[in-house]
Amino acid sequence: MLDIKLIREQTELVKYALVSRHMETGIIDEVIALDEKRRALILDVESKKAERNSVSKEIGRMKDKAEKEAMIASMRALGDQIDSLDEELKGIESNLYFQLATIPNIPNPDVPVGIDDKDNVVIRTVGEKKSFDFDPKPHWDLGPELGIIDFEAGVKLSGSRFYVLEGAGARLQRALIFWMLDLHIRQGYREFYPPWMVREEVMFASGQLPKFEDNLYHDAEEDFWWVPTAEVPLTGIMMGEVVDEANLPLNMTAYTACFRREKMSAGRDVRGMKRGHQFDKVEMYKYCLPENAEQELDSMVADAAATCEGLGLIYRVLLQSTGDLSFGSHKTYDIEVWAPGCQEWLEVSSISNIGQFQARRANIKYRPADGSALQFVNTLNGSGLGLPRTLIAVMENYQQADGSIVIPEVLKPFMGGIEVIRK
RNA sequence: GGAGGGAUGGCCGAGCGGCCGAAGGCGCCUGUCUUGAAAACAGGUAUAGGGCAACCUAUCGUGGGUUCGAAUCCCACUUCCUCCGCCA
Repeated sequence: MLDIKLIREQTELVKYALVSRHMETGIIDEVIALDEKRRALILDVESKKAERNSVSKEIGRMKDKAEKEAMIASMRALGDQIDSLDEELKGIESNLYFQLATIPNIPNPDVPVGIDDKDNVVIRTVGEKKSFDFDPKPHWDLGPELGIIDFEAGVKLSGSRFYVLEGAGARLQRALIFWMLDLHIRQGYREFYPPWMVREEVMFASGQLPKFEDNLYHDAEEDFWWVPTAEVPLTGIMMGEVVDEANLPLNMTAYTACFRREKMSAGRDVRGMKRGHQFDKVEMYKYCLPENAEQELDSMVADAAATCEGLGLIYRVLLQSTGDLSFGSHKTYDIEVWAPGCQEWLEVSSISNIGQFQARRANIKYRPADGSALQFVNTLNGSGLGLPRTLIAVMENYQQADGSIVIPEVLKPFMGGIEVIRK
């Protein structure tokens, strides 16, 4: 959520941000008009309240019965006016709030202006694509042949975009989760195990609602929302809190399943396990001072990159263009790993500096060490990494001519002696 | 699922429908004293919104209601605790 004062005082900047995201700017004018109306009403209703308060105090001290009755009557009338003004004000404020909640974050000036993900800029590519003396298979062939992925069973159980991992495949995914969490702990993150279902206000705080309801699963009976990413509970965990500056940055990591309806991506990536309705992810999250956010972003990118490197995967880092930048993001890097079987770069991590956008929605502040006024913290989040795609990359990169898969060195301690997955 | 009891500032904890943004204590900050510290003493110490400002408004778990006026009375909800039942 943007600061209404920013919109008021730097209108052109905010409008330009929307233009760079290919959005209409009319909402900005609407919001400003609402804000003006709101402030005029506040002026009016608050002066009436001040009068009522002071007269009410007098009434308490009055002796003369008749005079008292007259005062009470006139205050009753004033109270009615206040009620109707208050109601009008409330309507305007909730309208204003709702409009503000649908305005996306302002991109960092570094962010390249573009139409979509094709305009993302490759910052660097690390590693050489492995050469194979045979045709590397895609995971949707490899997995079933080895008996470690069962796509039919997924469909039988739950429909399309579901799959079952079994045997060494299930174990390999678990090994990845264990190893990644351990790595992030060594990188200075604190591990969390949050709920996977949250209240509506938590979804709102992280920016998933009200705009992206279509992509979320919701239990109507209990009014729970299933998390589409651990970013949601990790934002919610600090909702309404004030942190001492000395305790920043707060670095968190969490493993959760993620649930997404993928309505907006209908028909995309239907083959294999690139895009399921349920997938596992290890997430990294930071709360930090505004002045450190850029540097924390770089360090989180390095932490995610180290995850790829530890697994021996070829990866590239991209800077998202304004056309691809998510709703709440100020600046986002993607990390993609090369999958030789399906012959594509797979996005395994998206690392974003959200600025104060989420903190404002979630009301998360810090108390500056010098005792000055409370400020909103900045938040950052990044995958470290998304599991199915990392699993795909490992399978496809470590496959051998006979269809077996070698276990990457760092995962061996978690595989119970398995060094190669064979039929 | 049933019964009962709570929710007040950074923390603990008072609070009669008006003099309560809220006693008192702790903590923290500033000052006096001290070579320095501690102690003692004095003062200060919530958040947000509006206003150029003086200042005003709102907030005592959340949302409604009663009233000229609500931390205080009424209703609903959330949440915590205790007990009973059920259960992985």
